[in-house]
Amino acid sequence: MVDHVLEVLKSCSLLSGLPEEALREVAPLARVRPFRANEVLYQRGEVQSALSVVGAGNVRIGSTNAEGREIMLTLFEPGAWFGDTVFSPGMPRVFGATAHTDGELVEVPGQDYRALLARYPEAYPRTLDMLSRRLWSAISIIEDNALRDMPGRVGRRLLFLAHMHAPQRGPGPVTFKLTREHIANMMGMTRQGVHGVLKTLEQRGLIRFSYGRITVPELDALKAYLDERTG
Amino acid sequence: MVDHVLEVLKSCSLLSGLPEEALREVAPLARVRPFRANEVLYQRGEVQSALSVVGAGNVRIGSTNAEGREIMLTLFEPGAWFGDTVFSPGMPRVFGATAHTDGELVEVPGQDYRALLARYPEAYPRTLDMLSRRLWSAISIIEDNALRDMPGRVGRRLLFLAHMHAPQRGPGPVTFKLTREHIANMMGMTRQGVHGVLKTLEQRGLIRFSYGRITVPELDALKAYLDERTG
DNA sequence: CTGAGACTGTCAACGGTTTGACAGTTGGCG
DNA sequence: CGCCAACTGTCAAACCGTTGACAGTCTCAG
Repeated sequence: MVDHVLEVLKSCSLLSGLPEEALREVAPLARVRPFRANEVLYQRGEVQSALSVVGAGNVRIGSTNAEGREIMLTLFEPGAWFGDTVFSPGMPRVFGATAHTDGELVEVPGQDYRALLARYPEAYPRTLDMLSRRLWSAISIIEDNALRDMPGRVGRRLLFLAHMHAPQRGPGPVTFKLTREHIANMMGMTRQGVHGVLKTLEQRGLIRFSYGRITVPELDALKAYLDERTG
Repeated sequence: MVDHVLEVLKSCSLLSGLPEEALREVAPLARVRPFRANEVLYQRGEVQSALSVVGAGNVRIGSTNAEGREIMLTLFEPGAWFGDTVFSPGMPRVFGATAHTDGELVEVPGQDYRALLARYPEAYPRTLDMLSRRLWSAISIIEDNALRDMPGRVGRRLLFLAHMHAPQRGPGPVTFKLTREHIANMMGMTRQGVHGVLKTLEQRGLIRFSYGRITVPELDALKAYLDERTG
């Protein structure tokens, strides 16, 4: 069991600055939490602080407003980490997490993780780097929203997701599970609007899609198209 | 001179986790850089890594796409820090910085700052907290863009700016310099669109505006209005 | 293998924003 | 004190995405 936890922790880029012995120290403190598709994992506003690492399956990060309209920020793959309150203990969660497929989460209590970092300060630079890059991703999304039209925005987001899902660097098609409605929620558009955009992208051979699935046949082709329209 | 630099560094929330002796160590390594309104401070793509602290005046953070359309992310006040590459050395700058008014910048070379942190590891948690909060701000903007309509978005951003400019906690009007066009660039809208939104907000007494200036008479009133329309 | 639920394609009407254009206003600089 | 450049107010037309509605398709659990 602890071995399994250790494997998951090792796969997480946030923790890769820590030596293996350090991970062995926290592994026993972590909790494994299996989940089923569409199960609510965390709700916005909760105050407990924990570092969550996706061990298997996909997790949607997002929130819902009072009118029931939902926004999805991103979709996490195994190895991804989240928990916006790990570094700011005491703050309520800004976003909720929902299971997108069946899978499992490994949770390290926030204070244990912070204590571990304090014991292995050489891991801090890597941690700052990871956080900084995540900030950069968020800002890129803001930029896209302001500068690009809808096909551009949708294309960029699909490219981003495809990169995450790509098993390896290198060419070849990438497929992932995502409904039109989820894409719409991710972009702040409607299902119908998304449909139109996907249709044009498909006509150019940049993507293919079927029931609940999207395929990007060639990441570079999509990237080239996006770079071309708006330098 | 060094004393002046020290004062600026002390005013920066990112550095407040460091003891004063630490700041005294870096102060001599920092560079003071005065600037005039609309001067370009950094361009997107530059690779040098530095931590910049605003010593006086305002700085616009943003970028421009090939078509010349600009996006402004935020406006920084004295005491604010930026430099997206400090924590990820070697990465090119994702955003440019432009002087919004006359003022001055204090620049600490990235490697000196990182070396300092390594010497005072007790400052790391605070640093992570600051970065984490900035990530949270960015994500809030993404959320607003997806969930709120245009008056909601503009209102939220004005509220955010007003908070930054507010001299103290507590009531009272807050005024800051910002043209319709800058707001438009910040929201990805047009000057004309912004105009309409501001007019409605003004009719409700939530803001006042004149040539190149916006005033929020009462932050709480604006906040209440925004909370009411979309929980 | 079959039925129910989830997902999808499509359409017309509607509405809000942008586009483009122009005149009016303000503030700073010489 | 007066001019110029920057900023602003406003309008109509065009455009694009949403709204709302409904029938068709797919998938998976039983």
